[in-house]
Amino acid sequence: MARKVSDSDSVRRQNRGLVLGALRVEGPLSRTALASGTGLSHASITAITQDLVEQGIILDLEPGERADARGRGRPATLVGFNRQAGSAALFEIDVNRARLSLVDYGGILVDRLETQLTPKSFAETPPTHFLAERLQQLQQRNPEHAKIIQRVAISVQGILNRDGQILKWSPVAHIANTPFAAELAEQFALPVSLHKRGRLLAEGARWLDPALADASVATVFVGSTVAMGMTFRGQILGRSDEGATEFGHMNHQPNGALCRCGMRGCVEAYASDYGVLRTAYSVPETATPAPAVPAQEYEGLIARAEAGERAATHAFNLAGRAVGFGLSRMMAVFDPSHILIVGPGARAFGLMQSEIYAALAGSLVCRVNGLPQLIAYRDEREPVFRGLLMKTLNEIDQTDFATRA
Amino acid sequence: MARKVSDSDSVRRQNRGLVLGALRVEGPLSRTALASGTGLSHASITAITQDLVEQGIILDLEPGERADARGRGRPATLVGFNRQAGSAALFEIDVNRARLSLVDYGGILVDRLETQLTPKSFAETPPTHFLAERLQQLQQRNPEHAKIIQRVAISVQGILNRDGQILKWSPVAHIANTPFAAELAEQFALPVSLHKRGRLLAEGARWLDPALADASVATVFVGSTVAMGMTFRGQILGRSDEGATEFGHMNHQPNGALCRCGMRGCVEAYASDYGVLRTAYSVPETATPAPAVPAQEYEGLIARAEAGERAATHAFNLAGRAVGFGLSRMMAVFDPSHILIVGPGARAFGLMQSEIYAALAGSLVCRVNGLPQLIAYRDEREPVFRGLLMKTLNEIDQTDFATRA
DNA sequence: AGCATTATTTTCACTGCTCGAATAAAAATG
DNA sequence: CATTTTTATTCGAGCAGTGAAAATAATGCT
Repeated sequence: MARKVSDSDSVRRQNRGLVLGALRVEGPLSRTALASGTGLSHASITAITQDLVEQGIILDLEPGERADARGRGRPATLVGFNRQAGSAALFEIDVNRARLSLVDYGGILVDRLETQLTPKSFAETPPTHFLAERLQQLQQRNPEHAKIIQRVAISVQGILNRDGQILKWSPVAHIANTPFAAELAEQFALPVSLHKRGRLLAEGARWLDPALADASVATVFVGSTVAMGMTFRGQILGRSDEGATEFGHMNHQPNGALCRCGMRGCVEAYASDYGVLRTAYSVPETATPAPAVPAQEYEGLIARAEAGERAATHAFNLAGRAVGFGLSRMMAVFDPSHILIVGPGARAFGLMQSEIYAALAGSLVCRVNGLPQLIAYRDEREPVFRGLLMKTLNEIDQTDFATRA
Repeated sequence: MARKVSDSDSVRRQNRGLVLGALRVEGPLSRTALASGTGLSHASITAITQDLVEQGIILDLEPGERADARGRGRPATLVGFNRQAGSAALFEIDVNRARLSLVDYGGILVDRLETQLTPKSFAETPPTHFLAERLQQLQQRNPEHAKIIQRVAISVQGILNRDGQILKWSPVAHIANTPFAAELAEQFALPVSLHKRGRLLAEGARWLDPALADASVATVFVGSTVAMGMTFRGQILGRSDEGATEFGHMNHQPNGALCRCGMRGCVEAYASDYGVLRTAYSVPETATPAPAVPAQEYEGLIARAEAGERAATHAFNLAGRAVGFGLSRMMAVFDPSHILIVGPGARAFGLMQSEIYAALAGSLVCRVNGLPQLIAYRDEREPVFRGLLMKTLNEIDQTDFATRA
């Protein structure tokens, strides 16, 4: 029930947040547009933007910088983010690569560092070291930005502990149970936050497709893992960590196929790339999963299935069945209006779709509410980055800059 | 994204809500206690309570009415709800009975009407008629309260449509797809809201056990149906309808036992009273479920299982397995710190528990985060009523009375 | 009985916020 | 060059909340 007292300070914070939020969503706007967009009066917009400009958070765009669709009347002066107001360091840690991006407050990519990872990477270099080293390198290459970094945000895969600061389990080797977030935070004296990849996907999808901005969406990643994030009427569920799920490790078949996580019968064990491959090649379900599947091998299998080869189509059928029942079960708890399938598996959507629909059709929620809209969407990298970016900038907006002092 | 502009009005609303909320949770309080409880200054509390007293929403308790733990200093004057400030009509509609309660703004039960239901009840009398008739009767018996009824709230089972105004499916016969909420609202010119029983259970549990007030809790009802409601760190998920789930109709076994809902393999088909009975008597899984199971028959089966009879223990094992896998799957999407088992099935918890724990142990989330705390709790009637009561009064507090004008 | 002590409330002066209306500013139009 | 149109700022009013001081109402001590 932790509702807080409201006073004139919180009023200003709220309304400043509204203004920054509008700019974040719409891009540069005139003060009039801000007034109608936020619902605030012109007088308030004047006061608030004046404050924000004085504090160097936003600035008036020069007439040259705006697309001139002029007509009668005094021309509008657009305000936009001051790109030098701050910046953020964004890590994306995957099973086989790590990426660090430096972005400015306007959301523009300033610099980027990319590293291949192997299962031994974090055994040889402890995660904290690894990340600190790269962050330092980036800071040295961009000394002027280094001073204004306000946040470090890290996209990870796996299960976080309750306070969201430690990975308790992860498919990335040797990274779980190390307090790298806290250590980085101390070393650089910056707030460091961890975000589940699945959740960022959901956030990113929202930003990439405006039609999804206010809908309840489940975004399912199918590839080397299976993961899911959810948004609820445009809001990411829960404040911090919720909205991320362990969909990939939801049980599909009691005592079923062996999963990378060590459990049996997870959705992932059937629907991820290694699961599909294992089925296609009639490797026993209990065989240890391949550590990594080359992209072309997975692509090849898709091609064979599309050509009608039995073993391959069967493997994708099983995968679709696992995803379908997983979704059907998820929908007993939370039913979104849209389901997005992203990642390499989205290519194979055609091969899985009949089994997915069949499983969904067998659930009461779907029979009553109708099937949700299923959309396959390529390329999951950009949504993750974009989700991480927008989530972090929005956090800066609302936490650091909406507060006046 | 529908964040609203904040102004001095919303500040007052928020803080009035805080005051009313504190009184709702703690009971009558002194102004000093209100100040420390809400975090508002004494000056503001004085202003706000003065307003509320003038509007007849709260009143000063006479010195006699308070437990005197006196010491030095000016004695505190407690303020409490003015019971005449409003009232609410609460319907609980179950498969075999309907109950209508009239409560005053202080949460005190004023009058109650109870009716047995049969599968034909709503075929003979349309739901709107049925409810309107009883509400009228109650109004006639309590003319002075009738004038101040502010809300009608109805506890139902089944699936609601998106705007939460119509049951799209329900185990209660002939009630689905009738717009009784809207019709009642029009006929009595009052707001009428529908609430899923499972969700009210979760809300009620929160009020009944203060330890659960701020925890994330899943409340599972096991009895003639299987249902679940959730709270998230004390907040019911989502604003309106979410937080209620179709847990009972989550698929457990593809193409499995026939459920009352017409689907196959739902958790309910194994774990509800009829499911257990069907298994115990070796009736084929595909046999049509019994329409109702007498309480003593279910109790008898529990006794036989506790005595060690094979068929009976086997039936409860299957039930536990269905509940366990259901929970394990739910936890991939949402993982609560506590799980409450309530309803008649809570009696049989001992018989199901080993299978439940076994299923949970096989899930990644539980292996990593540890098993959630499972608590069996008798008597589900009071939590539902209490949940409906508190939910509705809280709604009146925050919607009708927090707004000043 | 009378006065100091203590705890609870109220009063008051002050600051900050939003708002509507009026005013100023900057361009196009005829 | 005056008029029209659109954008932005200024100003006074109204309402919140706050801290400090004052008022209130009981107990305890001499």
